[in-house]
Amino acid sequence: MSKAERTRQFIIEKTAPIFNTKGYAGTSITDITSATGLTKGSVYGNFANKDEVALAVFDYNLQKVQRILQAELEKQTTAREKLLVYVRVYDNFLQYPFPEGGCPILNTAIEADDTHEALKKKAADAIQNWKVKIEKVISEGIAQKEFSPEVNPEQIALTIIAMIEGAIMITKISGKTNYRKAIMQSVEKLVNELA
Amino acid sequence: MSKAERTRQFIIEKTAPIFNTKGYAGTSITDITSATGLTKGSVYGNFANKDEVALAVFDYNLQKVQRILQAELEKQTTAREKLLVYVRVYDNFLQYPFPEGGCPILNTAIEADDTHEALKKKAADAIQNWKVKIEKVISEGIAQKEFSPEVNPEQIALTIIAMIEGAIMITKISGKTNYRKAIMQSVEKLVNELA
DNA sequence: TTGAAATAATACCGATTGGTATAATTTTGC
DNA sequence: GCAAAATTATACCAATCGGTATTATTTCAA
Repeated sequence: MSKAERTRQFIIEKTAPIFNTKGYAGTSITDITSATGLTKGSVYGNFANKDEVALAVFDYNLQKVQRILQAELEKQTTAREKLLVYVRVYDNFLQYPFPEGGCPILNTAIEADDTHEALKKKAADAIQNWKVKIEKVISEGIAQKEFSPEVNPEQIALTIIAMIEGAIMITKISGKTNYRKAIMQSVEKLVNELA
Repeated sequence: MSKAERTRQFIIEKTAPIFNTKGYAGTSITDITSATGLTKGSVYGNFANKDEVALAVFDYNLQKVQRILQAELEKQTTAREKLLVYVRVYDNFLQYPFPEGGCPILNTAIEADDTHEALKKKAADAIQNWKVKIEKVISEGIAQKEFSPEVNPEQIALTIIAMIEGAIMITKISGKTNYRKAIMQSVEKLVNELA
């Protein structure tokens, strides 16, 4: 790994929490130089512009989330257990190294939706990929006769994502973790009713 | 209503969609002057600073949402019908004059959470008030024996809000209205299972 | 109609913004 | 160890930022 590659990754990791907390518009190049100790020349030597930093940071934050979920999903065999991973992981949100600043998909989707086409597309792709992943689990559950054939995989996948993202927002803005717990119990009940 | 009051309201109404679309950090005083045709002297003559405009605009956007929901809620008598108002209104989202830019509570909660204490508090209060409102409907439903006494009003209220806000986010970022329809069907099912 | 008060426009401010050209320093490969 | 290449630091840029002081215009009340 060249010096430039090491520096680029260093910049990404140091600014990931800042972009996820302050948003794209709220994060300046000065924030980046402050967080890294580098100068603008170094930042622009490794990235074409601020946009490129932001896009790389989104990917980094997203992969962080996906790694946490994947690590837990791999430990389960049945479709039901896999879906309950989401309940358990988000129920015990603080016990996992989730990116500081909340869910990067949610944050980026809200901010970028009307203002930043490239970030919007990344967030949209992330939601789509997540939906497809959960759909696949549900379809396997139906095939294995764990779930009723009347279950609509797309509807359930979207509903689970909506509840999780809604729970993250509600808990973060209110500061009440029992709110997330209450909503994750509803997700659990939804999953258990798929049989 | 004095000239100043008329101008203040004019500024609020003209900038409400901009703040709700671009966010606080992404909206500049120049955006405000462009949208209104007024100059900074006029803006600062009617508001102490940008913050004050943003707070007034949040209130305006929130009231707009609340007016839509209240108008529909008033037409219903049973608790179940009231809860289904949320399903119907958000299912037919585009048929109501919701603020441009999406849900102001969701947008503000995500942006302001780590960066703007006053806006965060307004969003938190809005979520809390919404939760209490739905809880009250559910409690009345239990009292009238429409709903099972085993129903937990707080949990259901939070779940409905999470699903609605999640549906708004998912639909807006993906551009697929059938996603919102699918999630609203899940909300409907949840409400129907309270009996 | 007029003058005072209210309101808006103009000109300006210091600070910060995203970014670049050039110089200085560090890294790399032989 | 050295020179070239790579990388970072420095100095600087125009534009925009949020905001203010002063002037000009409009509104209002007598």
